[in-house]
Parts: sequence; C-alpha cells; structure tokens
Amino acid sequence: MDCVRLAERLFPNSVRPLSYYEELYPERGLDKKAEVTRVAPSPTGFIHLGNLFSALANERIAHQSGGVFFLRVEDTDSKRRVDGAVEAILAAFDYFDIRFDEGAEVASASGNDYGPYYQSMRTEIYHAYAKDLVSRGLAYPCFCTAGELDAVRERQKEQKLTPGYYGSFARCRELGEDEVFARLDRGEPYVLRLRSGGDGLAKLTFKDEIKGEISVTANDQDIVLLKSDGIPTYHFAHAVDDHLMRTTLVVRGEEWLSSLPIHLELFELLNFRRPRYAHTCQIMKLDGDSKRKLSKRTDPEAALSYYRSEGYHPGAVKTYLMTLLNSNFEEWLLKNPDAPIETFKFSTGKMSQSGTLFDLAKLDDISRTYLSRLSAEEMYAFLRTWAEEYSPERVSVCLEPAEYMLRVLALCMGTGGKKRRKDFICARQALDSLSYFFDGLFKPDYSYSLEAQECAEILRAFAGTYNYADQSGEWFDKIKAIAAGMGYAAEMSDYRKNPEAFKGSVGDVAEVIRVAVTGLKNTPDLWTILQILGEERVRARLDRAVAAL
RNA sequence: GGCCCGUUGGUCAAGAGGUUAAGACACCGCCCUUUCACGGCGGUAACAGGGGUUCGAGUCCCCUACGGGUCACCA
Repeated sequence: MDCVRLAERLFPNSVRPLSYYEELYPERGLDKKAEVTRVAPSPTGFIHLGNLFSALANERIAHQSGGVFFLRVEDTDSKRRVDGAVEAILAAFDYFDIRFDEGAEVASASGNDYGPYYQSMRTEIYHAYAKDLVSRGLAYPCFCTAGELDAVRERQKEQKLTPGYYGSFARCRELGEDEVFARLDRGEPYVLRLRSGGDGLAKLTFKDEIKGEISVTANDQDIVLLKSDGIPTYHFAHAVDDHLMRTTLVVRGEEWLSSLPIHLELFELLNFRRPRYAHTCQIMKLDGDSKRKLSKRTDPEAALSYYRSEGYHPGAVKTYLMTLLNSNFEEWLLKNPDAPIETFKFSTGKMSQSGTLFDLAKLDDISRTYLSRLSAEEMYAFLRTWAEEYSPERVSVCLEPAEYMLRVLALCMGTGGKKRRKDFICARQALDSLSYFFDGLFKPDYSYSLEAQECAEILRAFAGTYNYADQSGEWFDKIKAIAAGMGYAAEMSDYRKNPEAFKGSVGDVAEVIRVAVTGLKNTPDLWTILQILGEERVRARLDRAVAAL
C-alpha cells in the first residue's frame, strides 16, 4: 500500500503542512505554573449541572494559576445539534458568572487567538492531521456499513469476545491498494479509522491529577477518527484541539476515564505532548436505596436551567458546587464568610475521588445563608430580575411599588436588627412565602393547633383589643392579657417551669393570630407584619378567619 | 460479561500507620427569646466484609461483596 498516494487521494485539498498549524498556534509562553484549561460542551440544548461543576473547577484552576480558560464548542455531531443551543450555553455560563478568556463569542483581549473555537469550523485542521496519519500508515479508510458492524458486534457478544473493530475483526485494515482505490472511485462511503498498534492486554499505569495512579489497558480498537461526513469524532478532535490550543490540564468527568487509552495512543501517534488529566467524580442522586448518575431524563435538578427557573441565586449554586469540588472549601468559608470565592485556594488534590450525592437540603441551607447576607435592596433586585423572566405577573402584584416590598424584605430578612433571618431559599420560594402580604395572592389554608372554639375566642378577644397605634410592647401585653385570661401562660418561662398549670403558652395564642392573619405558622415578627398590612386589612383578615372557623 | 473507578454516620466529608475517628447538612434535646425565626450549647449516628503485613491499620497488600462508569460514524 502506497500510503502517501492514499493520503493524497483521500485529502486532495489538504495542502498545508502541519508546521503551518504548529506555527499558527504556538506554545503560549505562559508562566510554568500557569494552567490552560477549557470547558467543551456540545450544543445539544441541554446543559447539565455537571457542566457547571466542571467549568467551575477548570475556571478556578486556570485563573488561580495565572493561566487561560477558554470555551470550545464541540459541535461535531450534526444529528444532535439544536438551534439556539450555543446561545443557551453562553447565557448559562454568563448567568453563573463564569468568565472565559478565550473561546466562542469571546473577543480575545490578549491578542492570542487559538480559534476557531467551534469544532465545526476546524475541519481543514483535522484533515491535515488525518492526512498525515494516513500517509504514515496509521489511519485507513473503512467501508464497513453500520449493518455489518452491528452483525459483527452481535457475533462477538455471542462468543463472549470483546466487541469492536480490532485485530482480525478490522476487515478493512488490510484491504489491498487496488480495492481501496476502486471503492473510493466508486464513491463508496467510508470512515477513517486509526490503525491501532495497541495490545489490548497490555497494562500501563497513568497518573491522574485526582485519582492518582490508575491502571489502564492499552487501546487496541481501530476507532473512528473521521466520520463518513468528514467530521471528526470526539477523540480525534480532542487530541488535535487540545494540542493546538495548548491545553495543559484537562478536567473532565470520570465517564471519560474509559476512553483515556484511546487518547493516550492518539497523542502518542500524533507526536503531541499530552495534557495532564484530572477526572472528576460524578454527581449522583439517591434513587431508592442506590446512587445513580443524575439523569437529564428523569431528574429536573440535573438541568442547569432548573436552578435559574426556581430562582436559586447563582452565587449560592456556585458555593454549593465548591463544597462538592474541594473538600476543605466549606471550612474555609466558615472562617471567611465575606471573602470572595476567588480567594479560596483551589486544589486538585482536594477533589473527591468517589461519586458525590447531590443534596438539595444542603443547597437550600447554603442558599439561605447566602441570601440572608444580601441587603434588602439587593434581594429586591434579585427577585425582580427573576420575576420579570419567570413570573411576570408577580412584578406588578408584588414588586411594585418597590417601597412596600422593600419594607417587607427588611422585615423578613431582619436587615434592621442584629440577627438576620434565613427564610429565603430561592426567588420562587421567597415570593411564594410572601404572598400573604398581597391580598390578591393571599389564599390561606388555616391550620391551627388549637380547637376551633378556642381559636374563635382568641381571635374575637384580639379583635376587641387591637389598636393599630399600639407600639410593639403594648400590643404584646394585650396578647399576654388575653392569654392569661384564658388560662395560658403569659410568660414562656412560667410555662416551661410548670406546663401542667396552663392550657398552653402565649406562643400558642400568638400562633392563632398569626395563622389567621397570614395563613402560616412561621412568619417573622407578627407585630411588624400587622403594621405593614395596616388596620383595615388586619381586621378584614380576622373577620375572614373567624368566619372560616 | 470485559475493562476501569470507587466504598468512613442518613448526606457531604476530614484523615496520608499510633486521633477520645474532625467539621458541615439533616434529625433530636436544651438555652436564649415579646410570638416566629436567627443564634448558642449538646446529643444520636460511621471506617462494607474477610484475610494478611506490622509492636500497632480507617490508613499498606490480597480476596470477596456492593455501588458506579464505559464498551457508537454521541460527546
């Protein structure tokens, strides 16, 4: 077989020598410690939580080391391409404030340009390297049809052999020159395959930045380099792109670990210095008793869009992911509650090796703390931005006039006092929990702890003494008086000392009023709520509650 | 099934041969409190199992079990 002739026949238009690309995309000349990392999503229309997880790790590593972080769009699969998917990716990373130095849609400030950053625009580059491989006898055209491949696979399975295109199963590997050219002349479709020199039994050890030493088996599959449409597969594109873009460290999910042998062989045959790899654990979910990968089909929380549509604060989501990413992050955060995430020293050595379970309760807790640290104005702006996109009808109902909502938020967040409240988890939940401040949204589901009779008596007594002008102290004294008059302890300490002596405590009495006015058992300071609502609305709600009993 | 990775409380996890086996979330209790929260203090709860190596093993080695991943002209 005249390999050079075959290469020329396969890629007649690929005339540039490899040195052209090597010079076009030179070594970056960065500091020795500087890492060049990337995130490389494919535009399928679905953005997984894992994409953010991985992006965050890559971003921190690059920027912390004074390196470069770029975005490459892996749009090599025309079948899965979805309109608008790239825009969605860009918008999602922007929402979570992940900043790229280079890449799709980023103007390179440094003047270094290793693009194009869309794989669909890099075909001539892939073909140049493919041509080189063919001319060196390391790649060959394969004319096997999908049906033939399936049939072989079936037979291999029946015989309990490793499935795939390798060894004697690689039918097109040793095709004669005349036959190959004849079939090409006939226009038969083909894919370009790697002529693997690997020994499927050879073990080699490899050092992963997260997992440490791992043992891998050498690749012996003649994997597809270029699909029949001339577009590369992930493996080939990865090798060419990360070489020419001078990536130093690839941080990716551990589902890639099994194709690592392919990548190792590719880098070697292409004479590329290969990047270091860090394979991160996957985000799992508890399903019944067992863990499984977060699935985009069945788990809404697998989609990045879920957090945005629920109104989780992007900063809170990032904080949570950081706790999963670096095991010492949480303690650091406890000690440095005000420090920006960027000042945390991120380390691949502190990344978890085992699959991590996604814990919504923990996210909620972190979100509570995160939101509690915002000012009422910041919270208002956050809620408003969210509502405009996801719940526009609430803008006019809840968010205007702004002064009213600001007063509500100041109360509910405790921004005036020493201690902050932590009632808010996400924008949707926050707005939902505030609906009792708005007559149009107030749909009470009264649920009292006391008997109806008792509640009615308390509410009538309260309505009888209620005076809007009362200050907090006076107001509460009246409630205490009602409590005492009905056999409840006016002081919590009395009740605790001697609970048998009372029907309950002033807390129980207050709860009845709280439920009547807000429909909820848990709310911020009741007196302030009544002040915000105003006398008229308070009386109307008391009447309504009594009527409902 | 082959190959690969993993396994410390319900969850996230510290731990790099000698610890009373951290901390956080959740749960429970107490305290604080003008109600609801917040906060403070405390509690329940773990080294998958079995063999080695060692004076000594959660830490090193082997086996088993279990969980996960992957075996495409998808990434």
